[in-house]
Amino acid sequence: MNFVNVFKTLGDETRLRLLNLFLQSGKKICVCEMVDALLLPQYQISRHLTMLRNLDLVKTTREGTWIYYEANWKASKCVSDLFDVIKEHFKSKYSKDVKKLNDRLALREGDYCVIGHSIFEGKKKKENMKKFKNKK
Amino acid sequence: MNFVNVFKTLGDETRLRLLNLFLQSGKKICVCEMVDALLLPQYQISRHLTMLRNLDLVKTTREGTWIYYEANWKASKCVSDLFDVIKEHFKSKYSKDVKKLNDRLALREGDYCVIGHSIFEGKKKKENMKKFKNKK
DNA sequence: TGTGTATATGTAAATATACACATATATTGG
DNA sequence: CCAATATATGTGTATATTTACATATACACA
Repeated sequence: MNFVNVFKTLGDETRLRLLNLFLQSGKKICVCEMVDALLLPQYQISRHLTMLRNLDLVKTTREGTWIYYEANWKASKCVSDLFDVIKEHFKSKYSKDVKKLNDRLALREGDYCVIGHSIFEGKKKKENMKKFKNKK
Repeated sequence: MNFVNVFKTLGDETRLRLLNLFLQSGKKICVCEMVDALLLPQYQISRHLTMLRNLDLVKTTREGTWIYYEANWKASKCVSDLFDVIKEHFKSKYSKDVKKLNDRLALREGDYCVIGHSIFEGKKKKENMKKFKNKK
């Protein structure tokens, strides 16, 4: 495992914000939930997640069409040490992201995501997105 | 202090090797000594050091013409936590650099550097450089 | 099998970063 | 002030990274 690449990969605000979501929430989060938490386009979130996954910093679980990401604490000793530092230091820094994530997670059913991201308009999604947007 | 920039700056092998010299040796090291430890051109070492200093990751002391660099452990809590992780993880990784540094530090007089880097040829330097190169 | 939708990716343009060369700045000693 | 030399920097070029748009892929469900 190449530490230089780990730093290079973490040297980007979007990727740090994503990682921070995983570290602060401790949960598995799907892509559409990240889109609404960070307010960035889906393809951007997806690209940055791919980079994090290529370095084994995050791992994924598929549930139907949804893919859940989470921090990979077992990657290695030094990575988990790094995670500790980042988690501690960003406790307050990106709190808005975490707040938006929590609003979004509140729309889950049985701890699973049931709506997509904001660029599509479905049936059940429509009303759920309305609830979400009211929370600003 | 911007953590993103810290990671971005550490995401470069030369800068990590430089920082590693400071962390492993715990000493103040001057530019010409780093040139001979990493075997990189002086202008490159200097540029990378400037970046580290701009982020307050290292601090300097001038002694005549020589400028000594060292890790700035007091920059902030999270930076020193980071330093701990890096120091631990690189204990063996860049050991050749540290070995070359130690060979070079052995040429000091009274714990001060007395010769420059390899691209100049001075008086006392000439014989010292010969000793150094014999150690390969 | 076809439609809807969550996620991923090819690619070109925009932007940032690293390198090499030359040269500048700063300090010491004569 | 001048010469020597340790360190820093201006600048053009090469290289890598990020972004945006469009489109592809994968899965669910009818």
